[in-house]
Amino acid sequence: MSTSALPYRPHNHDACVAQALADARAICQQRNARLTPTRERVLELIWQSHKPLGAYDVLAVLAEDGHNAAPPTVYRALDFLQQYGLVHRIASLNAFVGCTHAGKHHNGMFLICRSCGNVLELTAPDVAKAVSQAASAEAFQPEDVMIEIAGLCPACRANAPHD
Amino acid sequence: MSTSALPYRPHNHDACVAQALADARAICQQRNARLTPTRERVLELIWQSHKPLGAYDVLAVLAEDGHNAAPPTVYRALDFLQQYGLVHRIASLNAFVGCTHAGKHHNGMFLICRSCGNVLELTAPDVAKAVSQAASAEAFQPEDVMIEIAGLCPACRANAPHD
DNA sequence: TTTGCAAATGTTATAATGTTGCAAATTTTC
DNA sequence: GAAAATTTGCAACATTATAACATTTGCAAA
Repeated sequence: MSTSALPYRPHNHDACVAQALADARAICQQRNARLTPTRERVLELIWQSHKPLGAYDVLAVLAEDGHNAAPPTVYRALDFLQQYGLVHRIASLNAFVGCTHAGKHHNGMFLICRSCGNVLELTAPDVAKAVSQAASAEAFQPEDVMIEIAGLCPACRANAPHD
Repeated sequence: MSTSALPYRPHNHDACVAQALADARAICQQRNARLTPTRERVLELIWQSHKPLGAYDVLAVLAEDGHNAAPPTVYRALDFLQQYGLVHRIASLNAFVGCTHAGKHHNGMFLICRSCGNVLELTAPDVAKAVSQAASAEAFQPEDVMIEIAGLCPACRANAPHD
């Protein structure tokens, strides 16, 4: 299996979500973190979407669930999930995606299609290395690396080659 | 002169702002863009700060100027300045910095000190190349590359080495 | 088993950031 | 100088995020 994620290749979405949840449970158990029902539900929603989901999108679905949640509930769940590397925040979209390399406490690189909205998370060692070297050259100590690339995914490029 | 910007090395700040404004005027003239008083003032404020400045920070200073501006005034000016490569938006901070490589329509890489708040803009060809290759490998067509690295700058590292 | 504490959640309000839409003024072009 | 296009003013509103404080829950020590 490749390190790359979902949008481009077809896959069994339910199974993929179930797998992500199972991984999350394992990770939390191992690290003595409580994946409470709300947190798990938020993670599930984010995975089900597969496109970046805003905090208020999550909130809206929780409301449909009958869960009478307020913004802090969602933001707290998201903070927790980020802390344990289960979701990533896409700063350029103010939105969240499920992490496809959960439990590694890494910084991914995101390919964001401006047409279909899908996001692909990559681990690119060459990029990480180049970034780290560039920072070192300035005596800067990196802690959190955000790389977000907006553009066109292969599918959308094929559909609209002349954009 | 190095390609790197301001925070780390001492410099004559007034001269540096004046230079940025002069460059901006030249770039706009050359491209038939109108660097109106409001736009120029916003650019000046952003340069004077040298730390990322939020739209509402700009708005507050304009208010002190006696300029009775509303948010759209500032956002429009910022859009214009971004469009002509005169400022960059730092997505992870919701804030703006003066571009130190104005007029190139490039995507910089930003080193953001979480302690002092200073931002250093770099042009790192190796990083750009690695990113571009990683995207190509996924058949993704990049259009806008955002690289923001939070961490500790050399000065703050020296002051608090054990964070 | 209860008591005590820390973690998690609920609740209300509010702050911070960003946009839409339309009218008025200004600048450019013809 | 009139028409067209760009820029600005302005009011309202939309979206995203946090503060502050009360309450509940899970878990462990007495």
